[in-house]
Amino acid sequence: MSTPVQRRRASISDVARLAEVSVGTVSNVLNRPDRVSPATRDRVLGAIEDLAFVPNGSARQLRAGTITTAGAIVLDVANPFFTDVARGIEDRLTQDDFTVMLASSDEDPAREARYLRLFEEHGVQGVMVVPSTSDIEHLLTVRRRGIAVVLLDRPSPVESLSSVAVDDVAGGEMAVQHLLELGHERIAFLNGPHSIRQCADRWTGAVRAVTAAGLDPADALVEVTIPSLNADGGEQGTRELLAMDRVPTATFCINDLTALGALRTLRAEGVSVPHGMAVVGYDDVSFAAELSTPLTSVRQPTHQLGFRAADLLLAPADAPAEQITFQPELVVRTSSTGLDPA
Amino acid sequence: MSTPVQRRRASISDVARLAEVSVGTVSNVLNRPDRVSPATRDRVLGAIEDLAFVPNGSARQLRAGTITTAGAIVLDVANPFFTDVARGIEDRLTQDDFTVMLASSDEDPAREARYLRLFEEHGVQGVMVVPSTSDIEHLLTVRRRGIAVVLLDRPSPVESLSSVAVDDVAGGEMAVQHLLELGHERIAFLNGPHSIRQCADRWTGAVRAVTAAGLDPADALVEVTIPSLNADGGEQGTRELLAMDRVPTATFCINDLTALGALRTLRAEGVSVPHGMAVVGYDDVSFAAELSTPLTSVRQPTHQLGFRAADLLLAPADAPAEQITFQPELVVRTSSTGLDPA
DNA sequence: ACCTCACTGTGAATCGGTTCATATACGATG
DNA sequence: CATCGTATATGAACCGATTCACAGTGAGGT
Repeated sequence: MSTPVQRRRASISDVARLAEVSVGTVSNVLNRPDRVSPATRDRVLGAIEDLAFVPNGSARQLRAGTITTAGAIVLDVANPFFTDVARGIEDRLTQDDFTVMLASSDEDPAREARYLRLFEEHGVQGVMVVPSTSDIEHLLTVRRRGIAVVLLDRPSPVESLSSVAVDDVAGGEMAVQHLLELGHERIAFLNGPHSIRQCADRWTGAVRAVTAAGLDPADALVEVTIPSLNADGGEQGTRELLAMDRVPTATFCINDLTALGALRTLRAEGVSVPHGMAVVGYDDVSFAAELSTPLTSVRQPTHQLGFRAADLLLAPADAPAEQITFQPELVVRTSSTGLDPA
Repeated sequence: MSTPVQRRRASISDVARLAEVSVGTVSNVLNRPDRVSPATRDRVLGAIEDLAFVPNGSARQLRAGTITTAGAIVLDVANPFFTDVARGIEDRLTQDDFTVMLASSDEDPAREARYLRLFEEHGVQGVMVVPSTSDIEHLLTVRRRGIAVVLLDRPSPVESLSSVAVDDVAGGEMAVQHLLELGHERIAFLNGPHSIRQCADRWTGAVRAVTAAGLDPADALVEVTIPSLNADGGEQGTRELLAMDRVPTATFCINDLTALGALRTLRAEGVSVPHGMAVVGYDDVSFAAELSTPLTSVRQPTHQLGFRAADLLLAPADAPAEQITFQPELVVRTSSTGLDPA
């Protein structure tokens, strides 16, 4: 015998009928049990049990107007950086009995818009978004409709929007400065499109470091734009790099996944790291220290990032927007210095 | 000036009033534009624009009864194995214009139940679940209420439930058999609780391999139960292992994250891999090949797993349930053989 | 001039809950 | 014994969309 499937979900009035009470009473049992006499309550609970009744969230929400759910849109759920952030979000929201719907935009503005709309239609309390484009007008529109919006991993350009970010200019600067101090004079930057703010900012930081060292960015920095910010992107970028006339001696990667792809390719091509090519990543993901060549990387407070973002989302609607910026930290390992970190 | 926030979301009747038509007409513009004259349609669209109207999903869904959303509950979103699976799910659902809500249960049945209920209340079309306990009665209950349920990474014990899984007994067996062939006679297994099916099955496979080799499992296999299936769990388990009287010569880890923690700890304690301790992981995550000691691991078709699960979820409600099982594959690297995989 | 039919648009019923003004019963109080 | 307050239960209005039976309009056919 296969499991029988119910014809229709039981509704509150089915429960009321079975328990021989009014629908109002059933609703009271659900939401204010103390106002119902124990005898009636038990009868209603029995009926709920018998019918396997699950309240219809849409109906409840339609009447109540709001739900304890928030949405989060990140660029890529397969990137440990974003899942760590998501983890921070979840940890904070759980404290207030909120739940999170997680989605990834794949750096595609259309997908981002689609999820944003889905969340809005379902009446989420707020959304946390890592924007996939520099244009945030659509987010302001959502904000104006009364939905909390927190920019993730990207400072807000306007005061009215809350944001939680890490200083990416500083991060880019410290990474490149580190490579310059090691004597590199021609540094590649495997970067994503500048429409993604993090990419633009880290580039700015890189240029600043080079300029501060008295070098000409046009000569000392080689930007390679990769199609996707993951290991495959890193592989493609690295191949492009190795085919150049004047191959750089160091590579700064927009994130550790990209660096992973770079390391993989360099090894396949027989280029030693860091002597043939120094590599610096970004994010300091959990496995960065355990790679064949432990990876120098820029660490960001991922969990904090998500946690604080959720904090801001839960703030009262009339609280002023807040822009939080964390500072990154360079973690030096073998992939740049050649020294065993030990 | 801060961004003004609207008092109340515009509703379809606000639009109707402004456009001087009935609510039915507005609804038609939204859902069957061809039945409305161009002039009226434009007037309505103008009003929608002016009011920044976004239809209320709850109301729509309440009336329509169903939505194009599915839920997925995995053990841990921070584990690349599950995010790769999630990726497969998303890729399939996107084809049918479905969206996914992703949540992680943290191996906690209470959290799993909470998300399950949340999804159900919101009327998802179906859910894909990696169960955090061997008891799946609650999932059958959900199924009986007419919601599609697909077991993820775990074969269904009953015919009426669809499932997509990998043969974990075979996976456990091939991993341990590999270690036995290398001459190890005392093998540790850093495992999670047997209430998680994958853990129980891989254990069964391990025992089978040992028995087939003519050894006594009670002596040749040392099971260490770790508190969480991640790097921290691997670290704790490894420390426990190293403190034993007869320290095993090889360790089989329940997943690559755990193996990562094991490798980290072994290095910190000065134990060489594989000569002091051979290590085999499970999942073959993206970075397994790039670790300081490239990790021997059992590969699973992650993306396929998610993709097919989503496939089954989208199957017509009256289609028979289906149980799909994939075969795992051992990927041998340095962490067990000591040989450079080249 | 009359009948059909396609095309548009209307407005009320409906989905399943929550909420609140109102009704009833009953013990306590003066 | 009349009055009051408390505890409990009721049922109708409402949230915002979809849907459908029905009505009005005008072109085309006879």
